[in-house]
Amino acid sequence: MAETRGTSGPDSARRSERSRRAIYDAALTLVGEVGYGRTTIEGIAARAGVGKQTIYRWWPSKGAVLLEAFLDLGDRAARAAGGGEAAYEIPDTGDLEADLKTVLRATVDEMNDPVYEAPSRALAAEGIADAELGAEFTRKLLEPSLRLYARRLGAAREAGAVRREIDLDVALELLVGPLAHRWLLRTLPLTHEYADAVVEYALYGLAPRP
Amino acid sequence: MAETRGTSGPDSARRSERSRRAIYDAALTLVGEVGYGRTTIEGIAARAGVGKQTIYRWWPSKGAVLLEAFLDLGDRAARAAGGGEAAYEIPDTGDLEADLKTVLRATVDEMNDPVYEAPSRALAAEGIADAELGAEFTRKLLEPSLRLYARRLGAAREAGAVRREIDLDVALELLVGPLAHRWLLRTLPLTHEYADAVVEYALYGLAPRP
Amino acid sequence: MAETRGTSGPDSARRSERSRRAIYDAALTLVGEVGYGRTTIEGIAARAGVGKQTIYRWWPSKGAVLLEAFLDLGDRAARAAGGGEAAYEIPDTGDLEADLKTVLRATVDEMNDPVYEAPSRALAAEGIADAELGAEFTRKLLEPSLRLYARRLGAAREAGAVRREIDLDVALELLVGPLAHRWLLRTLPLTHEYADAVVEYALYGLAPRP
Amino acid sequence: MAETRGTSGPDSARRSERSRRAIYDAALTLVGEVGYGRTTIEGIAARAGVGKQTIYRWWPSKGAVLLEAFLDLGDRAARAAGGGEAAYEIPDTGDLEADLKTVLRATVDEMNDPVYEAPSRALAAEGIADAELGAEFTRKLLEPSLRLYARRLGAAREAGAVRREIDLDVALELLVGPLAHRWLLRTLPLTHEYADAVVEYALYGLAPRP
DNA sequence: TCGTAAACGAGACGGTACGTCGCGTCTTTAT
DNA sequence: ATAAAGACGCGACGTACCGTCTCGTTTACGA
Repeated sequence: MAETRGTSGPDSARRSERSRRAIYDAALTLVGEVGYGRTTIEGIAARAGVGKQTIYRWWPSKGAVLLEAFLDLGDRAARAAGGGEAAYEIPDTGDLEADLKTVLRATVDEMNDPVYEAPSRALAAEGIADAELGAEFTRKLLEPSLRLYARRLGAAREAGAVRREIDLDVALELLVGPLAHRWLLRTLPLTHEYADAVVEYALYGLAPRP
Repeated sequence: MAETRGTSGPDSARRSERSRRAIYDAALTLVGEVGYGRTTIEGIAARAGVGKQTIYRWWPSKGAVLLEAFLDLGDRAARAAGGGEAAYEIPDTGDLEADLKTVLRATVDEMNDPVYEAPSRALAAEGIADAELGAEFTRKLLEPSLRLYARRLGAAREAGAVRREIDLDVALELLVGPLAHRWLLRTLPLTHEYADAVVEYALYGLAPRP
Repeated sequence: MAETRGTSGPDSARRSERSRRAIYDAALTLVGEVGYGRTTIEGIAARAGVGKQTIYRWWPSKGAVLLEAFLDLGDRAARAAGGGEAAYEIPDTGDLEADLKTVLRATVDEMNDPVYEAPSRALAAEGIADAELGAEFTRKLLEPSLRLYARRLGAAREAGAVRREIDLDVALELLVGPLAHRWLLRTLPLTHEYADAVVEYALYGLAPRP
Repeated sequence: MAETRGTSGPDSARRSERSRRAIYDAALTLVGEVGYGRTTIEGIAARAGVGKQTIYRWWPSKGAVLLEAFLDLGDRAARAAGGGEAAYEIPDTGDLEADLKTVLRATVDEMNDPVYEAPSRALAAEGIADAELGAEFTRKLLEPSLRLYARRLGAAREAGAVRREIDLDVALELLVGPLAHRWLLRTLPLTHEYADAVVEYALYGLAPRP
């Protein structure tokens, strides 16, 4: 009992799992093949062998479908990799600079991976224009990652590698902001060297003054 | 030298200046009124009192129209303000930190100005998704501004306020990257305090080691 | 037997009868109001309160729409008039000349009726230029009428009022050809007297030689 | 003096003959190649190497261009054939039936000639729909031919081969109406046998009663 | 012989309609 | 009740031509 009755939304208990999967697959495939702009809901439905209404019943927009498909993709990848639970965590070897370089280099690789590039650029673009979707994008995809940085930097602050008065939210953006800038705006190539330089410059700015 | 001969495009010498202006105005107005997504080429044409073909003849896409309209807006503003020439320059009072705070605070204000927000977010989003347009966006709008930072930082490096080995392209992204990040992804409010903090943290990272 | 299977055209079982009717009405009204040339598919759709695609889904051209609308008009008129079935038949009073004069005079009246004139001229013109449409026009509108003449002339031949060796297809065109000629090419006024003269001259040519 | 001054139309004395010819040629060629419906004024102008305005200056419509082009074609053909003047005349060997069969068989051949078919069908269709153009079509192309029939039939009436009271305008339509009918409406093949039958049936109807 | 006014080629322009695509809704039929 | 299928009203797309309107450039005439 005790469902949110009265809202008269569709009954998610009776939802077809096979359709959901087919829609995720079709959406990601199409975005990869023809790009986000030329991906259509009709196209996704046709490719998934699904009625249009089945998409409209469960998602409010094309962007929302893709966002969920993308999240699902990440989940599956994590489940496959992590075996189970802990999924992602920034390593803590005690050497903050080395740890951040490792992570940011991995981030650079992911950003340059053509498989992820098309859908994530599309989602970012859509999120920039559409505040609603952008909030969901940020909440579900971005913030979990950013919190990992905050945690690692917090640990470093405890350990004395970062000044006490540093605002961690600003600090982490000092690290990821430059990378995002280069990726989104394609100003210059996004390389490991760039990631290293960002870490070095930024960390020195955050370190305790002698 | 040679004109782009043989491409046999339309004859820009015979182009109607009045139509161009009307299209810029209509485009900006509509984006302001109904947003970029609901702005259509048909709508721009109608509002401008212009045939659709006159738009398609001179621009390849809605985004391109808006980009030019936006550039033109900037030009006109600059011409009105600067009286003539020098236009934009980052001040150099000798105090790098103060100068950068001034500029980044102004940038924050501009990013928060609802008049500029709609079209520039739309352009950024479009440029992220469409590499072609993105390149033009970067080249015409972004790079000129970024070069000003590079120049100011170069002067600071000469003056000994920045380490010799610092890569200026990385340094400037350490400053603007975090701002762009917050603006584009709406993670947290974009305030003067944030700009100040970014400048402080970053500059300390760039300063000569004692 | 077999339906046209595999062609995967639209499913006519799900066709909206109300749209069909509205389109017929709009088409006929518009042709009456502004003429065939200035009647557009867009106009028909707007007037009928229907999407353009609903027209393009079911008809290949403006002419085809009007032809069906016209046929439907005839059907409805026939159904209203005839009460049911027998509809049109050339009378057979035994006096061939009188019977033909009656029918041809009625035809003249119809041709001169401004209500029918606009659409039927338009259809004739379209059919002359477009062989495909012309065939349909002929098959659905013209031939049924012409067969009535053939039947009546056949009866007359049995009765000895027409020579045995006369080719009925030629004979009937001797009657209707001149009327059509005058109507289509507007050489001279199309009157009852003209119809009578045609019948007299032609019948004398077909009658048994003394 | 005494020009039609004040009408301020273009000065036909300064008209470019080479353009006129090029336009005729282009028009006829295009109608032959793509049909009348897909022939456009822009297309004619481009093909003729002529500005659009040069067409609009001298003709009111596409149909008018084609009509003149067609008349000119006839004129040139006649001039080439007739050597000079008399051009067309229905022969008068004293045998009306034979003479008419000769002429109508030639007419049948012309109607079946694919070179003439496209433009003349187009003109006929246009003339049927557009009364203005139709009148010009009839006056310039049709009536001259029909008058030849009237003359020949008049001679026959003088010679006693046609009844005195016969109306020649009706009589000639008894001959050409059936042919036009078959040609325009494509009811049945248009053959020499058909022409012969029409002549026989019709003439018997016109002949003096024994 | 030369100026000058026209006709001319070229094609940009404001429009209208085209035929197509995709949207989001709705209806029908079959699980 | 959900789902596949797809017709529907609608709005915008990008294109094709329309007929009008400049633009220089011939070109033929009349001074």
